[in-house]
Amino acid sequence: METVRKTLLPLVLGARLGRAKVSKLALRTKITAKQLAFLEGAVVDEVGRHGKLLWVRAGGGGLCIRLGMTGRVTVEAKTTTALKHTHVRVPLDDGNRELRFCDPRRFGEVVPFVGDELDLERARMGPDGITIDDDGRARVRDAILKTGRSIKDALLDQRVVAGVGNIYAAEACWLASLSPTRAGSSLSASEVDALIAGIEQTLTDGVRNRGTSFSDYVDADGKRGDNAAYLHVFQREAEGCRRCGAVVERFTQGARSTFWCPGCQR
DNA sequence: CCACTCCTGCGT
DNA sequence: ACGCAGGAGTGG
Repeated sequence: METVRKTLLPLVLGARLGRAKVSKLALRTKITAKQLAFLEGAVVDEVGRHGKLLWVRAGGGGLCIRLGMTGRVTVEAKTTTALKHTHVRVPLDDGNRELRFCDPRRFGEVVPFVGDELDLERARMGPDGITIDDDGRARVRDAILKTGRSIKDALLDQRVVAGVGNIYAAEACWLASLSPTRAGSSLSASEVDALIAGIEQTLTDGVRNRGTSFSDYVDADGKRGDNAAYLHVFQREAEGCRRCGAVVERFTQGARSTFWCPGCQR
């Protein structure tokens, strides 16, 4: 999402928004074009992100965007054919370009916000994993140490730390040499510090490689990320661990796939 | 903690 | 035909 934010920023900052069009098919949160009418004529003054939440601010409010599993936010010439499943389109400037939100599975959302609604949304999330500071690290450390849940489940909880999904949760555990099934409360001080360092490392690596594309993910220019090639365990079942050579395994945890190396993750 | 929901698409 | 998919929530 940070790569989407970075690429979207120069494309929309200072642009004047037009009248949005919204498809009839409901996204995670149902919206209408009427609810986006207040954006018409407003100029974009911020493109921000906290965890996996992206926002485009304009006219004293803006749009909150979540990609879900298959969402993509792009800026394209209005003359180019929109992909199937493009659910929201917002004209930019004189209407030659538009901001598009495409999402086949519709687990993502585009939601308008006004006033302090964005702040309330952000307050429900833990510290952002990339921009985290010492205070944030202390909060994440406390949250992990006091939970009986597995560390993988804790990392997926956006109230603990914002921005870690299924890929980066597995990667953070690997970087910390910790089994994803370990209870948060079982970690030593040095282990929890290693886990937090792992979170920061894996997210930073992901941004450096412009995101992890398996199928749908692209940035605002429509370009795929290169990070999939640099992952240590995710989607590497039956392959050799890049650290110890043992065979990477996959199992189901909290209804989702977890990849890990039983050779070096304890 | 688990099962299951919302959806479409792709690979086997 | 079936299993699985980068998210997030609900209800038990």
